[in-house]
Order: sequence, then C-alpha cells, then structure tokens
Amino acid sequence: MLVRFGFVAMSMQVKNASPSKTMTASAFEKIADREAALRKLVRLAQENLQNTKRLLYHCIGHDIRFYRFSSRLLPLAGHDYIEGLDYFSLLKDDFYQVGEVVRKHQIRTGFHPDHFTVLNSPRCDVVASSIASLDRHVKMLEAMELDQSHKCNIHIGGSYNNKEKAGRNFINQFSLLDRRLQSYLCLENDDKTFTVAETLAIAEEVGAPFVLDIHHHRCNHEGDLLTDYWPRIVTTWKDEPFPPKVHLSSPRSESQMRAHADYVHLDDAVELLRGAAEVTDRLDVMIEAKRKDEALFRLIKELASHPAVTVMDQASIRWKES
DNA sequence: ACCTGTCAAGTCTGG
DNA sequence: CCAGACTTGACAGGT
Repeated sequence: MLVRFGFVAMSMQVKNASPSKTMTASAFEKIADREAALRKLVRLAQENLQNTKRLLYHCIGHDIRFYRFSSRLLPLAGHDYIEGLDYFSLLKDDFYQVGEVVRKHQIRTGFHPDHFTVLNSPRCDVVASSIASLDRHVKMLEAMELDQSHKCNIHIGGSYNNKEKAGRNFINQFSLLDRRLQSYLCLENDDKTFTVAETLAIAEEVGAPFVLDIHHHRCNHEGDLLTDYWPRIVTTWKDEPFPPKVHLSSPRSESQMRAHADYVHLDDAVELLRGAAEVTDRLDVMIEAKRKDEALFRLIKELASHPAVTVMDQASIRWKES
C-alpha cells in the first residue's frame, strides 16, 4: 500500500506565512472609513492566498502532495458587515495562481469548513448560513479551477435529542443542495455525535465519499470494530480519482482526550495503516497535529524503522505487512 | 519581544 | 431561559 501524508493549512517551518490572517468584527466596526476597512480585508485575503502559494511550494519542496487549505482565507466572509464585497472578482488572479500550482504539481487539496457549518440544524438561519459557507468554499475551488476531486469535508451536525431524525434531516438537506455543491462534498465522523457507523451509512445513502477520522472514532464509537467498516469506507471512494483519505491524530492527554496532540503517536499510525492495508493499495493520510508539517516529518522518520515500512520520499511510504 | 485575554461561530450542558 | 464550555489561530492590548 502506497501512503501519502499531508498536513493542514499552516507550516511550523515556513515563517510569516499564515494563510488565515483576519480582522475581528469589532475591529472592522471601529474603522470609520468603511471603504478603507474593506480594502484592508481584501489585502489580508490576498496575503492569505499568496501565503497559501508559498506553503504549496514548501509542500512541493518536501514531496508533500496532500494539503488542506485554511478555511479562513477570506476574512469575515459571510458576515453582514461586508455585504457587497466581492472577494472573487477582486482576487480572481490570486485564486487562479494558487490553483495553477496545485494543478501543475498534482497536489490533492480540499477544505474543511468549520464546525459551525451544520446542514441538519432545525434552525433555518443556521442551515442558510451553512449552505452559503459551502457555496463559498466551492466558489474558491472553482476560482482555483480545481474540480470535484478536491473536496469540502463536513460533519453531519447536531443530534437535537433524536440522532436518527437528525441524520434523516441531514440526508434531506443534502438532497436539496445543488448537484454542483453535492459533488464537492465528503463526510467525516465526529468526536461527539455521529459515529463511523452512522456517518458511513449516511455517506452511502447520499453517495458522498466518507472520511475516516481515527481520533474521532476513538472518542466516539459504540464498541464497533473498524475492521467491519473498512471495505465499505473504501467503496465510497471507488468513483473518485484520488484514493481514500483519512485523518490521523493522537489525543493530547488522558485528561484532554479530544484535543490534538503536538505530534502523532507512532502506534496510532501503525494501527491505522494495518487496517487500511487490508482493503486498499493506496491511502492519503491527513495529519491533524498541533505541530502541523513538523509532525508529518517526524512521523515519517519514526515509521522508517518499522519493519512493514519502506520510505519512498519525504512524505510518503510503502506499507508491506508480513 | 513577549504575554494574556478576547474573538468568532453553533451545540450542548447545567443551573 | 441564560450563561458557560468547547475549539482554534490570530488579533488586541498590556508590559
């Protein structure tokens, strides 16, 4: 099994390259000259896109072909204050430049809209802003000229005291989305509410790929063994150009089980790779650790001494279990 | 240069 | 019904 590793949004090695620079709503309010404030927002967004490009070059230089964009590229996006501001026409070229690097170097990218994107909420305003957020994320991918193989990954949402009903509500809301949005989505199990079993069943029903988060699974499962789900997980990716993707992280501590640790524990990685190797010959692993790309490089280094591992380059390995 | 507190969002819990 | 916890990186304000 060929395994490629990726990281999220920012680098611990590339300095002054935040792709998430922003302005608070209250700071925006305090600027008397609204036009000047809007210009500053556009400048921040432009910096975020240019830094994203720098981060992509960093990836390329280290053989990394899997990267998740920051979901905060556009400051105050969706906020009432900036109504009428068209980031997309103003930053057309910046978006295009990012996409150009991605396509030229065949990097797998995507977004993870924040957990306030809740499609199954009983509140109409929450659903509406969630759809608007998804639309914005897809617009960014389109502005980069990246097709549906680059996904927006979301969770199912809240349970509202009736998880089964909440799941059905998600399916209903999903079915009401434009096909354009649907085709860019993939679904991930979360650490509190929707387990692998529940999320996978929903993903199968709506025809979206399923992203396994091994850490969330550990926080939120019902004694179910992952081995029961691996074949079905892989099947949800069968029509996709890229291989199945999974999220890998370790708990910060026993008292902070849900929080992400600085680095990934080798054992967690090995456990994941063992399971995946039974069902797929390609896997993309998104590292979700505080130390970002440093955690990726450290994990590769640690994996190198495992008997089942052959290191291919700085960011990928071959797993060959005895 | 560094440190601490605040900011955004939605859900859930506890009072 | 309301306040606070949860989460995260960056802002904001203090020293």
